[in-house]
Amino acid sequence: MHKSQRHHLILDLLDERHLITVQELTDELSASEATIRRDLVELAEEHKLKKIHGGAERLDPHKKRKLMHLEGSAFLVDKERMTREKQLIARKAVELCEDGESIIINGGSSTYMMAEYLAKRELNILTNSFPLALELLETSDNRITLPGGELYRKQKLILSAFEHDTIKHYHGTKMFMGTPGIGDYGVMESDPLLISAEQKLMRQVDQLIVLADSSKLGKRSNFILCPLEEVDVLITDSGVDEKYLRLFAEHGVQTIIVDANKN
Amino acid sequence: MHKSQRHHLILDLLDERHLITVQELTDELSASEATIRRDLVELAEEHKLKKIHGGAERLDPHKKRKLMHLEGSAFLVDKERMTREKQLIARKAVELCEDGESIIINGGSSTYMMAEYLAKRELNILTNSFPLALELLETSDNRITLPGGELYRKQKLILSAFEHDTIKHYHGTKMFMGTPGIGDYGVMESDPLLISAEQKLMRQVDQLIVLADSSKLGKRSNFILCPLEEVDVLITDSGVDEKYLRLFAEHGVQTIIVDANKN
DNA sequence: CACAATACAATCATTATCAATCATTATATT
DNA sequence: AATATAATGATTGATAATGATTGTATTGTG
Repeated sequence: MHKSQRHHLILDLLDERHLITVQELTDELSASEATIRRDLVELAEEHKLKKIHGGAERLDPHKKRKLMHLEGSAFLVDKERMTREKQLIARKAVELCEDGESIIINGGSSTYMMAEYLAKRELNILTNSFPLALELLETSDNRITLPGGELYRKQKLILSAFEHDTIKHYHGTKMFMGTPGIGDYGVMESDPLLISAEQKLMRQVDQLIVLADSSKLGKRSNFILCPLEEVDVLITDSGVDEKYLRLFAEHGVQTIIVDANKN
Repeated sequence: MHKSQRHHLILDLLDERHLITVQELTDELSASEATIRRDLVELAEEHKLKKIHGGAERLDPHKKRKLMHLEGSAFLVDKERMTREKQLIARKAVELCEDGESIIINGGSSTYMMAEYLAKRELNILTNSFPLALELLETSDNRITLPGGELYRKQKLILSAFEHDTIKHYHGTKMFMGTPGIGDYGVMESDPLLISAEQKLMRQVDQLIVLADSSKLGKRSNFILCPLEEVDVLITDSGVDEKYLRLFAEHGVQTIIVDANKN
């Protein structure tokens, strides 16, 4: 059996049991302890699992109490928009982060889904999304920072015309952003209120990472947030069209594709 | 059984029973007392439960009830502290406000109870209390402003060393504040972290209104927040002692007394 | 208050697991 | 085929987890 096969199998097994011992894995994969341990170290480095004494456990929360503030509450994040693709994209986004890193996450359904995978992580997170902050406060140990400003009911975002202090003192390595559409015209935004807020945040990070499932590619919305050149990384799913891959490459955007079939 | 499994199981059991003995746990998990105790110590250090003599209890004990629809969320407010007096005081505080007015409300159980009476009002409210903001967001149409800063898990407050922008641009007619104690020494505060935050907020309003049920009068805590002279209005209940009425009058504090019988 | 019962923290011996090393085998490159 | 590179498995000393023991607190009861 090959390394990548083992890795996939380990993750598959973990998907069911949320905890697995080295013993079980040596039996299941008929590999030596040493090999299993090496596998676990590698997978942990990729943030695919958490290594614990005796084995490994999943990163997402033990209770499958999926994102409490989605359903029932006033925090209507449209459940239909919570597709499998978005989930994989969100997971990949979180996997890009190292513990201890400082990141910025802006509002939106794509980025909200990152919460689940941030549960057992330890990052410094600045977000203007009230629901995300709430979720992270309750399910994780991440350090959470909020910008100052007014709380907008519709988008459940904290926005401000003059707020700078908290943001200006914040420096992040990565900013994660969802978008209603992305194409040769750049990254779109539906609400003009958000544009200056997002631009303010973008200035505080080294890397801009956009989360956009393939249905967003080529889609237009009302306003242009920024040109493609400002995007460093785009995470999308395997439904992406060749022509967009070329487009992104031409504009210096690194594209990461998640595939529902592969892990 | 492995450590992390035990930990999860202990927490799960606690979720149901809100109290569990070491004995029960040794049976349930078939581990030695020593191991169970070590587990409890670790979980207590992670603030996942409270260690008590003989076992452990939940951090958010059952005696705490939800306000509004926050079932299951961590934002449970101790029911014992929700006395009838506090409720009347909170109601009176809200009655002092005119629609359209801008006010500041700081964190604490007294001020949190104002939410109920703010539901049908239309005010501009700045608060550093995350639970209050959540409550108001979901139940009212008030305009809510948050200061920027870090979200502290313990107090569920937004605090910041350097944040000024949002606060400096805010002007309120009234600030409502709870306190652990008030007397001739002034207004007390239990946590030094809160002092500079509260002082920053106090500078932005015309009137400082303190909510303190009669049990708080003469009570001391760890730190002095400000002298009595800075308080404009004090709302308390009919249990107040004559001597405090004189004291407050001498220091220019207008005292409002709510009476459980007369309402 | 004293007493017994229970729970406790501290210590130690035992066992399980780990990281590091090295020798061996498989795979890739020339 | 020869060589380099990567992956694997076995070994070992170090580290972590566990259970038993002991003397000390804490609690409840007469």
